[in-house]
Amino acid sequence: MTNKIKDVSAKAGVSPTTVSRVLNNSKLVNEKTKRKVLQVIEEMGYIPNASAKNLRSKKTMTIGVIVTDILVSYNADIIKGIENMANSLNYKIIICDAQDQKEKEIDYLNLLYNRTIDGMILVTSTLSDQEIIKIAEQGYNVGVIGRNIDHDLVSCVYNDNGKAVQEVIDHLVENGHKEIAFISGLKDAVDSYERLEGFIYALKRNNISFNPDLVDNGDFSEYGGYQAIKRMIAKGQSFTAVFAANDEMALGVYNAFKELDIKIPEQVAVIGVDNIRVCSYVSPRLSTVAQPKYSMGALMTEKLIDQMNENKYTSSRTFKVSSTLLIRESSDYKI
Amino acid sequence: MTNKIKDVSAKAGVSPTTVSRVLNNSKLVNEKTKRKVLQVIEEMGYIPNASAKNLRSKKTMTIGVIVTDILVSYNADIIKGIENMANSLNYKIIICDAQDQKEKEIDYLNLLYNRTIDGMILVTSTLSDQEIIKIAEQGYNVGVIGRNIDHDLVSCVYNDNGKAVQEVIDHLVENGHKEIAFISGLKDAVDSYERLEGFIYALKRNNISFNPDLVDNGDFSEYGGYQAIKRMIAKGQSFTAVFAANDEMALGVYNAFKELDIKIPEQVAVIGVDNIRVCSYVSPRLSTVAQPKYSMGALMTEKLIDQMNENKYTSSRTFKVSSTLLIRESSDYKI
DNA sequence: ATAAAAACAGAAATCGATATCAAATTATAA
DNA sequence: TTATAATTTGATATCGATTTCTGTTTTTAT
Repeated sequence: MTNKIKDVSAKAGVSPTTVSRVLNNSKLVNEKTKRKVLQVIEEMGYIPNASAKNLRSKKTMTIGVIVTDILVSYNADIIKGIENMANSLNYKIIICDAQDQKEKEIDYLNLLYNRTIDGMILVTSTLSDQEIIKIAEQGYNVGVIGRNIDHDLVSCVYNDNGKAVQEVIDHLVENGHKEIAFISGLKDAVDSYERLEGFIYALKRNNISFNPDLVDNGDFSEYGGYQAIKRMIAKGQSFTAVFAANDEMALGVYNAFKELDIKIPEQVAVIGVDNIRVCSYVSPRLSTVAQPKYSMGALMTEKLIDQMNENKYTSSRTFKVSSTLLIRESSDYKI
Repeated sequence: MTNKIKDVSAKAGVSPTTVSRVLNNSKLVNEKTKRKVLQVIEEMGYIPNASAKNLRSKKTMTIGVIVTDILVSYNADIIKGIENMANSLNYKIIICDAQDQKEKEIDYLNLLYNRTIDGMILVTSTLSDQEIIKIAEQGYNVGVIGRNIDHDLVSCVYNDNGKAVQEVIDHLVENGHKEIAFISGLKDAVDSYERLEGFIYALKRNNISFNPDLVDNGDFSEYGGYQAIKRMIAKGQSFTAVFAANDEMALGVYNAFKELDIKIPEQVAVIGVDNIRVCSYVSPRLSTVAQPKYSMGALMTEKLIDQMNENKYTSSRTFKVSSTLLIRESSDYKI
């Protein structure tokens, strides 16, 4: 039988209340009493039961994190940032791998409703803005990474996609490219849309007219990127650079060009987004847009916990972080 | 104010006990009553409070997972296996990133002691066998992945390192290699030791005498592997194949050879362990030993949960899984 | 028709902590 | 030396479910 607070209080000759106070660093207890109690706690090896504490205090010091897939390196980096920040603030995290199923994602939200967790972080969620807002409006603490939802109750940490795309296009144009293909991700992903918009805008800024035939969809997968290139070539489109909305697709692009015996970067430049590990190991090394994933996770966590504890007054709950263009061999060539 | 079980029972005209029975699928409730209660629950959108349930039932349906580093792909794969299996058995997982600090690892064990979790899975833990056994003997449920601890109370899922190493050496010998260098991981890691032992044994089986100068330590990191090769070459050792105890070090080996302008696999064969993603993207593609990481995580989880619920009688609690040698370009060459 | 067994339902205790409120003690001020 | 304030302590209610134990009703067997 493990010790309970009563056992401690009995042995220390004080009330459970006092023991509780000592445990929680209340200043409403005399220094001498405190020492005595601490000594007894030490002696008995007493450890307070978390469930009892959670029930009474209506907090679990736990936050949930829903990701589409733990293995996607973008998610893993973010999770690491979340975990480390949470840990440093004495929080724990429950990981929910939605396995790309919206249904599972919705299932996991139950952790919020049944008070297993104090708040939930959604990483590139498949839920709609409206769905997320509804959760927040019911009084639950939600944060979203990778998207900007315009609502007072939803904390967001997202990327300045526009600026990143701008940089990419400027860089390509600077290297002499005028026909730039764009491989977007899933049609309905917010990121895809934003990047496409940014793409069009960036072209305009460089006085290049937008050609819709140079845009295709690669659903964020390696094979999807491969297929997209194949389709464009089949349609007879010509281009000297490819900007893929993520690195996975860019790798698929590599495969396609290898098959077609088209040289990167001499004949075509390729740039991806995410800076996954493989980028630096493929040949030629892949230029990419790096997002501060770890920091995004950490920042989101910090802000969400602030929000949960209403610690600080924050006028805004959305935070835009910026990306960095990493120019590597795959695009570092003037045509 | 959210609804409590009392609210439901009042509205349904039954006792809280009955509602609880319905919630927990007890057969001690009449079909008609059950339907009525379910309807009220539905109407009120009642969701039982997890903390209360945990406290009373002395279970949290949560297991903890301590890893040295979430980002290491070996760990990430295992975590995915754990999460998915846990989820399918209605368990949740709390992820603990020990950031390679033993101190943190010990800290996280508190989740076990304060009953935040029902069991803990240690992935390549830095704790000693004795330390782990002690935890188990105190009545806590612990499982270990990547190591075999000989104790009734500790569940283990580990790799048949000996067999894997054997296969690697056989493969190399078959390709004409006689001077094989071995780069081990951290000196005190169990895996390293086992692999080294297996290495020596495998050489003997192939009638090759063991040369201690062809063994060096690379501490599992890319740069460590690089340094190890540099040291061997500096010492004037000659060899035609390198077996690194993990892929990271093998990548370092690649760097060293590139620098020295030594061709893989023509002049030297290289084989790693882990099958990280990069293996298939480097040039030449890296041969490696693949462990069924996802399955190991899933298996461990299944067994640990069995153990926690004393569901099944299991004569043994240790499970040895076997690896597969993936022969790729880096070693697929007869000298 | 009656005894025994099975099925169903609820009252009250309980899990183990914290919160609330009231009281006792000590310190300070007038 | 009181009156008052500040400090310290504890009794008790409470968080919200499940468990235990008891009682009632229904079914089955004889």
